[in-house]
Amino acid sequence: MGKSLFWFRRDLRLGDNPALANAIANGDETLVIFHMDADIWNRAGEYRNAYLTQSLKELSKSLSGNLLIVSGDLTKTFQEIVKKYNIDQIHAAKQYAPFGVNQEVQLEKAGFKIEFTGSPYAIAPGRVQKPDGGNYRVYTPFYKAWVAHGWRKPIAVPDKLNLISPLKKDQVNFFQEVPKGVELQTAGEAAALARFEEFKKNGLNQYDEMRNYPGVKGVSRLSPHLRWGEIHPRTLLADLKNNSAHEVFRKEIAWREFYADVLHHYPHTTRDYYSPKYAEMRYEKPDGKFKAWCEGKTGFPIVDAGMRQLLAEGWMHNRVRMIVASFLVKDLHLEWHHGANYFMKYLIDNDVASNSHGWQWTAGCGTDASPYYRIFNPIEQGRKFDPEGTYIKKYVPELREVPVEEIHEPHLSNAWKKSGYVKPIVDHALERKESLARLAEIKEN
DNA sequence: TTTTGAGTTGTTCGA
DNA sequence: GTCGAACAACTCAAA
Repeated sequence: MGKSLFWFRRDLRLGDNPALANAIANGDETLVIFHMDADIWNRAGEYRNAYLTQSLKELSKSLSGNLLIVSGDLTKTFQEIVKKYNIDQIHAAKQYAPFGVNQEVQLEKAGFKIEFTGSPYAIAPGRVQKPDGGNYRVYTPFYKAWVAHGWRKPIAVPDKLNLISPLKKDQVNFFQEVPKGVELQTAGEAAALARFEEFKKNGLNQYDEMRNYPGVKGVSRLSPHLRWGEIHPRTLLADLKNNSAHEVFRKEIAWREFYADVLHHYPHTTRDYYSPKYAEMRYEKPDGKFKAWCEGKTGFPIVDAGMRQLLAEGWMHNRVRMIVASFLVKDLHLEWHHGANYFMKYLIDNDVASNSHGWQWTAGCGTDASPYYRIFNPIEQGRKFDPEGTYIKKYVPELREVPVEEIHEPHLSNAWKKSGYVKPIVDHALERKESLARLAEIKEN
């Protein structure tokens, strides 16, 4: 047996963690580590780092303080740790986004034999295949094949951990305080499980209807927990039934898996256009309007509410993500990656596969290319999905005195002047036509 | 190999 | 106010 090392990556939990269970079962004692990539830490936003700080703190607590956080060159660090603690075997879960894959390649090149078990997905990317062995590029057939493939049941937390207590002097401390005025949701496995319980009681059964209304508690908000692996999608799937509300939630989980699968097959699409011809389109350069978008000062209430929610919480409701993304690409004519980068900086659920491909979908250059005419009207979307203006008023306080009937077009309201709210920075009807015209240009080729 | 049907989330216009 | 049709052409999956 000997001593095992468990490498925590995007699986910051003890429950339903087969790789951890293997490490524990196959070692007399186990050293548990997390490797912090200093480059990423320095590049990443404060929101994300603050969330990760708390998640690691929670994880360490559940490991009785025995989590060893290391940093520095990955292979060198592994070499030192293995030698110092007399490690006989290394266990971890696989990753599939480019960064994680690269880590695995690096360690393999350096001669490490790592026992990989599982992944952050119910079904590992690459496993769901067409009958001819190819990969799916359309969601619905992927979903059917994904369901047909099936996944295993969750497993329990190991009984006895038998952890090695790391030396204090080996610990590297990374700490990021939550930025002032920002309220992040609670990180950690316990919070994830509690949130899922709450969602099952209050939300899941109405998910198909309510998930579109950002002003009500209609969604699970599990995305940050999934992103860091504080809960595994299998744990969620195991509790879903076969009714339409649960089915819609299952489909959302499948979207996460679909995009991971697509990125696995086309790793360059983290930054590059999935449909290359869209790179040829005429775009604007980020300017004052981009800044207004970032700050939530576009004069379109639902857009501004969304962007301000992002700044206030490091999270944005999915319906609103689509609206603000459509606005950036179709109304401001900016390339999708400007928005995607900004999202990555502020979102605590900043998953590269879901983010890049979510943006590409909105921009029309992604998988399942949206019809060219699908351009969100930010005013109509507001009316439809925030009819009472609840969401808008929460994040755009200037508009709290504006009557509901006028809140989606406040510049037409008598209450507008007093409100101090900005005028729309563009004319949506015009920009819609402009967007269609630019699209027509690349069609001609 | 060829053919056929379908493709997350929308908007506008005119009856 | 409500409703259905039109809005392109193309790519993908599967028969």
